[in-house]
Amino acid sequence: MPYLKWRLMKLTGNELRKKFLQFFASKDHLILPSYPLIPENDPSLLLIGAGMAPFKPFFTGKMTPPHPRIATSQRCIRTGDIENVGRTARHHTFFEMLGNFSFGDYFKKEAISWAWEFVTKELQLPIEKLWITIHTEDDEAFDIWHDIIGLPSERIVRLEDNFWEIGPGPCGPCSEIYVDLGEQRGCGSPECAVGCDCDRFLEIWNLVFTQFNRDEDGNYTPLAKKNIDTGAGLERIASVLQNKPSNFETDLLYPIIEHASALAGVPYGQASNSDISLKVIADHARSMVVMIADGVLPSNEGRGYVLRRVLRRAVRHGRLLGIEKPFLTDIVDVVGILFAEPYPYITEKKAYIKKVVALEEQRFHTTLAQGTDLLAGHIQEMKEACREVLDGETAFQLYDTFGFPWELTHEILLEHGLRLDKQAFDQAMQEQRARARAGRQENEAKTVMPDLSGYDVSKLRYSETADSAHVFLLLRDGKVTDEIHDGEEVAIILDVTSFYAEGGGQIGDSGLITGPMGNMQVTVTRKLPDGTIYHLGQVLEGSIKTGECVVIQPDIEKKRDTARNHTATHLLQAALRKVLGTHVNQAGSSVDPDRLRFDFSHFSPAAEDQLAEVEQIVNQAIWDALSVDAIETSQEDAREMGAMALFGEKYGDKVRVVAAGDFSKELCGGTHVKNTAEIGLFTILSEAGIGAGLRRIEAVTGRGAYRQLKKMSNVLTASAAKLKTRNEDLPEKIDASLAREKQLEQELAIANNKLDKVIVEELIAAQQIVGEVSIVASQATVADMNALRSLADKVRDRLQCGVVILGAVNQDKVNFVAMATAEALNKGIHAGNIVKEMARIAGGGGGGRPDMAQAGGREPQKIAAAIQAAVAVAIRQVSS
RNA sequence: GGGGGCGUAGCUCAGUUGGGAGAGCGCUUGAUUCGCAUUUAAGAGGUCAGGGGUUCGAAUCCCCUCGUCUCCA
Repeated sequence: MPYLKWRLMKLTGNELRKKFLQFFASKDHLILPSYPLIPENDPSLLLIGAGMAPFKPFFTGKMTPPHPRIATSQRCIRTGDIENVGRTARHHTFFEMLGNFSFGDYFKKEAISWAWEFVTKELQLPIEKLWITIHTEDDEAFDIWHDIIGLPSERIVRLEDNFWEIGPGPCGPCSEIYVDLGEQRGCGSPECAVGCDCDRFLEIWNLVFTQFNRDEDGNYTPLAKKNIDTGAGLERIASVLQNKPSNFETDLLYPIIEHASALAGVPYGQASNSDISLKVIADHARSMVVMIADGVLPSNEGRGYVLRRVLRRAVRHGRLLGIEKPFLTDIVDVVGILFAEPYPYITEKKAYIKKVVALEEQRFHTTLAQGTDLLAGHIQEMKEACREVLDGETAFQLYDTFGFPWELTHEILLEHGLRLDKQAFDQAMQEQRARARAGRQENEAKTVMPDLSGYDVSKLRYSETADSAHVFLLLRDGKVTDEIHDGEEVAIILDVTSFYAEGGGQIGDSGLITGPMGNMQVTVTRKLPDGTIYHLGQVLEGSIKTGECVVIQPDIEKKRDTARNHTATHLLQAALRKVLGTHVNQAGSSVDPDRLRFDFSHFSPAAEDQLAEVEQIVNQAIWDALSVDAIETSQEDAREMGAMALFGEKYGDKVRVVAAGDFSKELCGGTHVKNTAEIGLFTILSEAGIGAGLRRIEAVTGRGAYRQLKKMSNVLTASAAKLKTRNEDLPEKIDASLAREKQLEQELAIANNKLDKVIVEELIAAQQIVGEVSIVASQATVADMNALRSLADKVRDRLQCGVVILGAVNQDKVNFVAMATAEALNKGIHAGNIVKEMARIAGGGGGGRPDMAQAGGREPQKIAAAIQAAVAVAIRQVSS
């Protein structure tokens, strides 16, 4: 039954997305694919959370956009309101944001007109149901809505909140379009109006007019180039068009609910609690699938933790619905079908996604089982102690340390008629948050990046073959200067440079820049988000001035070693995929002159023979002397060639494909050798796990590999020399040596045993009897504490009722042991007190049980006195 | 980035102001049996994650590193 009594044009989510992009394409917008969720070049962001996020450098002017008008449907993750998901009609952790953007091009008039045209003409939403909000002081926007669009002023609401800013930077007022979904969706309050928190007025479109720059002191200055940033939630608009009470009933999500509902045997619409769970599963399923497809793996930190939390919440809500066994992998299939059109790469990666999901779901079940056991223990204790409330600290420990959801703790307690101290639990949680925040503030060290706004950097370039250049800009302490002098730490920007900048996991070049009046040592080469390369280092001699012609000399040996390692990294990835499987995906890499490091997704340690095979394949590719070529081409052609890209699609009209023969093809901007033969040799140093489903391989090439092998062969030769054998006979020699060692040990044990028997006889013979207790006390000559103890053991076993007290000098120290038979204990003997007295005399300490105690001291010369005193103590014990 | 837990035999784990490294399963050998399962006896298997410190003495206490689980950001 339709929810609204309007005539609507029915559009599927996919049709809506397409219609939006087509509409803005007709308004001269460049249509770009959604960026991957993992932000490139923006470490301040965990995940893309808004349509404009990938365009930040365009908005700030740090980078020039490929076209002044762009439109996208951007996939986004937000978990700030995760608790609301499923409880409202519109909260999601995953959603798609439709957006049209202007970078210093069109402004309010066009943005408003086109939004209105799209909503009313293309989507044919009824005008009488639409409401507009603007910022209180934005008369310009009011005039456009009122005079040009022709809306009556009572439908244009001024709101103080309609201002968009996040700290210092570009900001400005915004204007929103709301749909009135009717009173039945409202809160019923007489004050209910646009801006109310309830579900009656649904915001479907937000236009941000970035027209100011906010500085550190809070001053607002108008921007020379004004921007437009639009955010229109795909799911929300779909819910209106499809006449559904919430986003969850749209075709973008409902199939997942249907599936989960069938799986659990719980119909949708039956009860609000089970509906919430079904909605949570639907939402979280989309999040986890897209995150994994974009290269996120479950982990205990960062974006991996976001994924883990979402996935585990889905499992938990499955359990609430009564699904006890793993079910998420099946859900992946459903999500895959839903996303087949907009995100075909998800279909390609489906097997991989399912594997990741299955492993994590399994892991969570283990965590739950562990927590259940622990809680059962606590409940047992509580019942025995007749307590009814589980203290918050324990509940928090279950949650914090063992990852057991507190809601489950609560439920299980209820089943036993017990309660949870939720207040104390929340308090502990607050403290944990405060600790984390406090720890965070300490390291907000910002890296100083040169600010080049106002300079035309479009002609600066990188050229591998450049050997001289002109100084474009000099910076000292982040400030532009004309001249730099010896000893100063500076940044230098050249019109052309052959220094490769740090990026794509490859370390930047270092080297020398020499001018007519001085020179500088470049230690680090980096680049700005717009690609401008800058060199950091110290002036060694004289001075360098802006505009001077300088000779540029990167360290060539270092450059070549780095190139060897980088090309080898590509070969390694190709080899790993051959040996371990195509689920191997790059998860990060680091290349410098000394070694290469490659992180990749894989679910178990690579076996030794697999590593050997990988090493062999890489070396074969080196011996095959494959030519390495870099080809600039389009995104589509690169895909067709089968080039490996990091995650999902990337924007860019031109990409660089680095190919080593037919063996490896990868998108890469780094430096490489011309022919794989230059790499010389490749050796894996180590393979290790660096997190759930993530492995790391470290390897060396060329000179590094030679050094490594030489080092190992030296170790081998030295070892063989020590054992007086040849290298190749070393294993047999060691086996023989170990066998002989074992045999000697056994023989020694037998001999000692025999010797002990004699000593035991002598000691027994010398026993003195006090009352009915035999006292055996003597100095002994033994190798160590263990031998002394074992000797005492044998003496005690020969006594019916007695105590044995032994002392032995061991290097510069003295050891004591005292043992008593069970009968002797009854007569008052206490070994612990005996050794304490001995230790006191010998300058040490000791203790133990009444039947066995040991002690030691630093004064071996007092051994005789100590034993004498011990006997005295034993006699007193027997007599008292 | 900040907290907490864990790391002991091939596996699952126990180990008490710091005082003798253990259990179950698995493994090897013998006995039982026509043979197997079973039962039973014996045995092998440990740098107590690694390093440093305190102590006469550290699996145990303290510090650092690594691995792993978990919460917060």
